[in-house]
Amino acid sequence: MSTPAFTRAEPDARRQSLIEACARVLAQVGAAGVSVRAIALEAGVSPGLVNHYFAGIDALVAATYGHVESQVSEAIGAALDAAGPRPRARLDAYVTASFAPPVASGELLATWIAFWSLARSRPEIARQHDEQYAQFRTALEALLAACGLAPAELRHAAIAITALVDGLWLELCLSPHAFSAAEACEIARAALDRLISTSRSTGSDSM
Amino acid sequence: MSTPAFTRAEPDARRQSLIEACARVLAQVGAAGVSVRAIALEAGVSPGLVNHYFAGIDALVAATYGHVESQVSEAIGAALDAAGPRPRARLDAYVTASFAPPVASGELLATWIAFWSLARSRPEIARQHDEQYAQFRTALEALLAACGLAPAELRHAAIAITALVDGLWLELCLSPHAFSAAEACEIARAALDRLISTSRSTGSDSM
DNA sequence: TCGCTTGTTGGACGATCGTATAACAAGTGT
DNA sequence: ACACTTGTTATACGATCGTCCAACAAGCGA
Repeated sequence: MSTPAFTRAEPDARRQSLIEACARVLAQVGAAGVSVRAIALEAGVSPGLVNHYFAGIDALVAATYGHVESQVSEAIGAALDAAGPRPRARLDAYVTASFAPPVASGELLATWIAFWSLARSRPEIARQHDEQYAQFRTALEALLAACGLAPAELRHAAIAITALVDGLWLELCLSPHAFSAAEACEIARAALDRLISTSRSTGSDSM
Repeated sequence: MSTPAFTRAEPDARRQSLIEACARVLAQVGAAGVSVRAIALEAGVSPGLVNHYFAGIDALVAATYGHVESQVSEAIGAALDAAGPRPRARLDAYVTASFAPPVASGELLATWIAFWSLARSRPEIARQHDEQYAQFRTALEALLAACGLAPAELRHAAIAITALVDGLWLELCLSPHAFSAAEACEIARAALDRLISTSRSTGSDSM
């Protein structure tokens, strides 16, 4: 009886470990294979503990999405900070970070897909997606404004760039053989050059 | 005993009806709620019949994806034909058709998400996705070549435009409140204008 | 040192899953 | 009119699901 049968953890730490275990399970077996027992096994705890911390499996997946999304935001934010103050350099950093680990990875895509699955049938989760997406787009609009875009063009440009990067990210994670991360970077950068240039074809603003 | 207990169907017709029932179930309950029994109930047949025509639920979902994908190709192909011979008009038709029913719809997204879920864990299904995607991109490259793009730029331009349209399509289906289909059209058209213009800023090649 | 709180365990429960299979009947050729 | 083929049904089976709950023990205050 020298080794304890289990160890008590801080509620927040335990929640966090369950969330991370859920992310690992999602990455390994996908959205279809995720279950309370698999998550508990991955976290090294009893199955009953999952229901003690989360109302249900859906709530845990939603919390996992929130955690993964904040991880992505953090990684991109760090890349932006490392890029310095120049707006165009920060925009490039956003693109580069989007196509490199940990943002671009099949494991992350699994979590995203599972969340999209839930969002289609659960209005509350759909709202969580909408809010996080709108928040990210607002930040991108601020960055584009710093790049010199006209206020009237900000909204559409942010939507277009978000869609482009997300589309490249999705396909890159889903089938890595179609094109490489370096190619995705190059494609996105070239497209950005054309998308954020002012309508009057002056091409001497950023470099 | 005047009404028959069941009616015998042509094997191909029965397969087709099961595929369509699977698509409806996917649209209604999502990837998580799809099951042999739900599909059989939707198709009005016995549960055992599903396994009589398909090796398993995964095979049926894969077949459903193939069917839905061909429906999308057909819808876009029809839009291209209706647009006439001018390459730029055909490109615009591709964009317009991508953001209108039946291509842009939450039900279709449900099928896509279910298929992505499977593709992450089943290599054979991942290969099916790769092939269909590569095929579509090749067709787009041909259209871009007709628009006057240099051969060296075709590959990257096709990847960029596919990613842009897919990203807009995904977000439009996932959260219709963020922006409208008309806005998606406008954004994609404006981006296309900038993406397919030749590097030397001559704007008089196609119109 | 002892008792209390509560995080944690581990199994029970009913529901539902995918699959397999025997019985049935519809349609066809003879 | 009859037998045969086979599409179709209905059910049974084992596995696994999410949920629940009573018992246990780890850590803390008295």
